[in-house]
Amino acid sequence: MESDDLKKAGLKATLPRLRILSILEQNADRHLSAEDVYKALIEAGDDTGLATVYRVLTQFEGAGLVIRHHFEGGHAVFELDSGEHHDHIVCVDCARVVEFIDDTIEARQTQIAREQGFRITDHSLVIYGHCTRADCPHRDAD
Amino acid sequence: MESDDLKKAGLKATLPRLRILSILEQNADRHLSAEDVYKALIEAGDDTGLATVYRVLTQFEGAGLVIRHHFEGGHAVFELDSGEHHDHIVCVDCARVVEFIDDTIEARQTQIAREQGFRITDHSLVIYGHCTRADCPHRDAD
DNA sequence: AAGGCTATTGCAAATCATTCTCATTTAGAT
DNA sequence: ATCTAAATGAGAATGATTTGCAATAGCCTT
Repeated sequence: MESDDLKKAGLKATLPRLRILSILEQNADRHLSAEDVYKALIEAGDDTGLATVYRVLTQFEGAGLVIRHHFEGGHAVFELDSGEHHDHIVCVDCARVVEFIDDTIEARQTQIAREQGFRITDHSLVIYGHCTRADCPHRDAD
Repeated sequence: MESDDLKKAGLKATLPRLRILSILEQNADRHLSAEDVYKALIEAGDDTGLATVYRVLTQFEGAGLVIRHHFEGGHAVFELDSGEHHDHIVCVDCARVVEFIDDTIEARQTQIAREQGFRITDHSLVIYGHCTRADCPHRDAD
């Protein structure tokens, strides 16, 4: 039971929150939109409202449980915050996401920010490309 | 008169397009949202519709004149396409933008994408931080 | 275990950013 | 000056997200 995780984050362990957390855990290998989470809830037989999904995801973000990303496409996606910072490679065809960390890049960023007179608070690096998985519905053309 | 720029890009040199292009040029040091451009037009005394601003910006993007970015915040921002690729440092207080290119980072990205089996098509690196300009309305706390 | 107080939820209406429809206007060719 | 297709303006439509409010469910106290 992960209700302790919620308590620790300062949130009441309500049913919708537990279920949404569970869905995020089951899909740790991808990024879900609020709509995705909502559909997963419906499929699982829960009649949680879409508004609640948005509210809970926003609370989770505030509590540091999830991270919200604004990739291309007009809607935000969420992932559990594993605690370790990482960057992303997103397949433009199947939306699959690969996470990576590169110390060289991290170091250069810090350096560049300093050179430009910025006190860095955050950064976001997303590489877009075509993945090579057999089940990826990519068109062979570019 | 920059109507030639538009013609070259395959677009009719209409008044709204010329004016929007002009606004983008005057604000080359920042990224403007469609709303920002619209407000600038209104202030300049032009009664161009917001829908036209969106249409024109999208056309400019298609013609390679501007680049659309999806930074945090739920709305797209635009900048003139200088031709050379670059990454960004954005001040979270005043929204001023500094552009930079770092060959080390570029090279690592290409390498990482290859290692992960991706054919890279694009990438986006944004560093967020507090700038140190005197006219930046930052709160001293973090 | 029961009661109550407050945070949370569900639903619908509201908002925001962006796109679309369509009647009217305009750039550019004749 | 005229014509025609493309472009524009205003507002309706759309999709994502937020908010208002009454009903409900955690959690604390008894």
